[in-house]
This record gives sequence, structure tokens and C-alpha cells, in this order.
Amino acid sequence: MFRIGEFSRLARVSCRLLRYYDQLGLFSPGTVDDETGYRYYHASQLARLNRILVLKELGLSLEQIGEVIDERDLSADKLRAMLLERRSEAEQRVAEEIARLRRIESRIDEIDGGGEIGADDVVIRSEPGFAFLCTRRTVSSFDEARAVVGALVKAAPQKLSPRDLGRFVVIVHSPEFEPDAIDAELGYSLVRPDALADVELALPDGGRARVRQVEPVESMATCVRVGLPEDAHAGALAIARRLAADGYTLCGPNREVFLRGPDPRAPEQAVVEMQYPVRPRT
Amino acid sequence: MFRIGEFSRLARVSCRLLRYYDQLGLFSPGTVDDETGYRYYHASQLARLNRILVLKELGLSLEQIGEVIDERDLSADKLRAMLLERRSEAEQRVAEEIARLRRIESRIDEIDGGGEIGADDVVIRSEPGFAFLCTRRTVSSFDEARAVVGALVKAAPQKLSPRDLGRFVVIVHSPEFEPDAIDAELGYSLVRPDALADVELALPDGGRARVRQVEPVESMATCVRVGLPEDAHAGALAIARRLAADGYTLCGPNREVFLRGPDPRAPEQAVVEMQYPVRPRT
DNA sequence: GTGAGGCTTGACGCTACGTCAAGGTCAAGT
DNA sequence: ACTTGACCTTGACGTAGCGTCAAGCCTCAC
Repeated sequence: MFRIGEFSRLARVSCRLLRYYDQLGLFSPGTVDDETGYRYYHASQLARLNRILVLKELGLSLEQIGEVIDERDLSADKLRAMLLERRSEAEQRVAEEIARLRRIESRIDEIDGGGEIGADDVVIRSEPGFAFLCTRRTVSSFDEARAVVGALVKAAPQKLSPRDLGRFVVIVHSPEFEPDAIDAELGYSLVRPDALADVELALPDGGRARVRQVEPVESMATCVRVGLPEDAHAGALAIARRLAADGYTLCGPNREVFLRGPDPRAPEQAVVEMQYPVRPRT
Repeated sequence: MFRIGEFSRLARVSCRLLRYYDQLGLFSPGTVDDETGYRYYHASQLARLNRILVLKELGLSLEQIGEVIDERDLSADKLRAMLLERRSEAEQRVAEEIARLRRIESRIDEIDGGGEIGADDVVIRSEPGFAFLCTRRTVSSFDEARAVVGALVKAAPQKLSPRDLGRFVVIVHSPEFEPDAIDAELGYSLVRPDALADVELALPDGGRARVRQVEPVESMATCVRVGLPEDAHAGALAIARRLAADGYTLCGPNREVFLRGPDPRAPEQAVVEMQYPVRPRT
């Protein structure tokens, strides 16, 4: 029989671990002295402890180990199921770490390249769908776009109250940025979409605004810009480079979501979230 | 200005996270109402939050993020250093997860193959060096080995006390297992090696036992067996298969460390740790 | 008997939040 | 003005697997 210190040296684990496993009921000493509380371990117990350590190395939780280690026959199926689960987790972790590694390396390269990148805040996330009260136009300037929006806002209260309007959103369909002919949907996301599914507005210039359902996007690169909407495109190139370096390609019409403004009195303080649908490059 | 709920929806993070970051001083609302404690965030703050989320995605800790995000110029070098560190961590994690994945898959295959493997407790770890009072022989049986050991134990007390002796250890140099001609070192590990470096014993059969320093082994596959020492080899084949499946090859003389016994009165309860030096197969 | 080292339980710490719980605020509707 | 339901506040506990004290017994070789 060994006291805890020597047994811990045999097994190359800490005393704390042995006490902890004892506390969990996962691995208890063969004998405990009732008076002193001293734990005494038998050499043959090392086999069980090693089994526990092996299962832990495979990635099972102590709780899972407790479930499989005592059942002598049933454990094969149960263990197999756990291992299958662990395998997919491990595969996912490998993929994640590799992707992370790529991003880390591209950031290091950027810093070494010395270039101000100005795209520190490009976050990639999924984006839910939403109801979109919008009108599609080919506009030649921001002033024209603003006029359209103004008309839309004025026409809206006929059928819906202002609090139903969410954010001002532009979805840009022009594949390339051509300042004098931008094909875009302009409008507002809607807060209570189900109640407003069939709203349709006539605009003073003869156009129409209707509600359409915008599909969710699985991965959307987003980036926040503060300043004149006209300048918001300035960082687009840097963002595209960043996305390319991190292993993504653009795969759809980009959007601009106005978190603040555009307020006619302080247009330079508008806050716009640029959104670029992406997918991992194969 | 947004209240915390709407801001959390904008940023796709939880309210709890925003409050937590506020508490850490990492990301605080633009305004806090003194009376109610309500947090109010400005749209433009989303840029900073996104920067934090990006750095977190790269694997930096919140503390590290706090260090780099506020310094405007110095941050490049500091960030670079952190990223280099993170890169090597990530590389290591990838390697570990891949190795783990391989072990998981080999276990699944074993279970599916249905074979009782009997090598549930093969642990791979590093093994420190130790001082070894031993004599090298070619023995033809376990009885002969026992005789040698007995002689050694009797000769020992001349120069050292029994408490200096550690465990009985056999290092087997025969590359293949040939029962009638085993080239082995037999002896005891020593507990206070520095005081005993030059001990040399004459054995009654004319042989000598001396102290040598056994080198540490970086990775040692170990497995505990309970039973007659003669039977301890039974699992060796299973262990070798397991090691091969997990991506290791044997790379040195194996050892047997007697954790209990061999006690002449109860030899079948001996506890032996089989040790096989291994190295990752390239 | 005595000093050193070993053992006990208990408690806190770690990461980055998730999840209640008890109670104060806000804004729309009546 | 009042209600009601959604929203906000702080505070506390839980997570996984132990590491690291801290205060106080136990053991044992000299």
C-alpha cells in the first residue's frame, strides 16, 4: 500500500488530482484510515487510474469516463458512441484551429507588410433574414437616393406607423461600383414583418415600394464605418483584401445598413455597417 | 443611442457579454444614466466592439485585447508578438487534436473489430532518469533471475540501507523475446542517488553489481499488469498493435518495474509496470 | 522528543461568460 | 393617471479540472 504522495509519483499525477477523483467517486483509494483520514492505494489500482487517464486523453469528460469505466460489458457500445461524438468534435476543432491559424498568419503578414489596413473590425457572422420595405432603382447619386428615401418615408405612414420601421438599408446589386449608375434596393427593414407582409406603397415619382423577404445569409462579413455615406466605400478594397487573405470570396450583393442617420443636419456622423456576403474559398 | 438590448442585437452578442466587458473596463457604454444605471451605447461604438471580437476570434485573451486595443501606435509590435505566440499555440493545438483524432479513430476501429484488446491502460508519458544498481546477465528462466535478485538484495546491505532501494527493475536488451536467453539488467532503482554513485557489489556467483545512471526517456508507453511476472508478457502483442495504430514505434529496450513483489509467498499478486520506449512515427 | 516532511479538509482562483433571481424603469395602451 | 409587459439593474452561482495556499494533525528517523 502506498500513501498518496508515493502513489502520485508512481502515476505521475498530482496529489490534488487523486483527492479530486476520490471526491468525485471516480477513483478512490483501496483503504482509508478511519482515524487519520489517510488514503492508502494499492499498486494494482494503478491500472484503473491509467485507464482513466487514457480516456481523458481521448477527450472524454470525467463524467463520461465515470459512466463507461464501471460497466464491464455495456461499455463497448456506450464508449463507441462517446468516441464518435468526440471524433466529430475533434474534427471540428482541427478545422477551426486551422482557419484561425490562417487568419493569424494573414494578420502577421499584414503587420510585417507595414500597410495601414484600416479594416480592423471585419467580423464574419451569420445574418438572419428580414422583411424589407424597399424600392429598386438605378440611381446616379446619393442625392437621388436620399430623395427616394425621403419620399418613401413620407409615403409610409399611410399604412404603417414609424415604429414599425427598422433601419435604413441599401442592397447594392451593381456588381462593380459605378458611381453614376448604381442598381440598388433602397428601403427599411421592418420590425413586425408578419403584420405588414402585403403593404405596397406608391411613391410620388411613380415608382412603387413593396415588402419582400430578404433571405438569411450564412456568412456575412460586416464592418462599421463612421462618416459620410459617400466615403463608406473607401475601405472596401482593404476589406476585400482581408477577406481574400483569410480565405473567403465575395458571393452576393453587398448591403449598407444605416445604424445612425443619414441625418441631413450632420451627415458626416452617419454610422453605416457595410455587409458583404462571403463563403469560404474551397 | 441604443439601450443594451438593441445594441446587443446589432452586434449579435449577449447583454451579459456587454455588461461583463463593461465591468472589465474593456468596452463601456458611451453614456450611463446616473439615476437608473441604464447603459446607453452609441452606434459608432460598434466598431470598437467588433475589433474586440476579431481579436478574440484570433485567440487573444480579453486581458491581451485590453492591452493592445487602446495603444494606438505601440500596438503593432505588441500585437505582432502576441500573434506569434498565438500562432505557435494554434499550431500545437492542431497537432495535438490531429494526434487525438488518430487515437480516437483507432479505438473506434478496435471496438468495431470486436477484438478484446486488453490494453485499456497504455499511458504514454515522459520518464525521468534514475540511478540503477544493477547487474547485466543473460538468464534462461525467471527462477534464475529471482536467484540473482535474491543474491543482490543480500549483498546490498553491506554498503546501503534497505530504505535506499527503490523498486525492482528489469531492463530487457534482447530485441526479441527468447525465453531461454534473455539479456537483461536486473536491479533496484536508488532513492538517494548522489550518495551512492560509486557503490559496487560483488555477488556470490562471481558477478558484480554497480550503479549506473539510466537516461530519461521522452516518451514511454507504460502498462500495468497484475499477476505472475511470467505472464506479464502476454499483453505485449496487444500493446504493440495499439502503439502502432496510434502512430508510435518502439525505439529501445523495454523495462519491467515491479510495483509490488515479487513476493515468494504470493507471486501471482505481483504488480508490474511494463515500459516501452516509443517515438512518434514520422 | 523533535523537526521535517507528509497528510487532512476547506476554500479560493482560473476563463469567459450563461443563467437565474429580486427588484427598479420605460413606453404604449387604456 | 394607471397598468402591463418588456426591459433594465446588480448580485450571485455554475461551469471543468484541477493548482495553490492555509491551518492544523500524523509519522518517522535521529
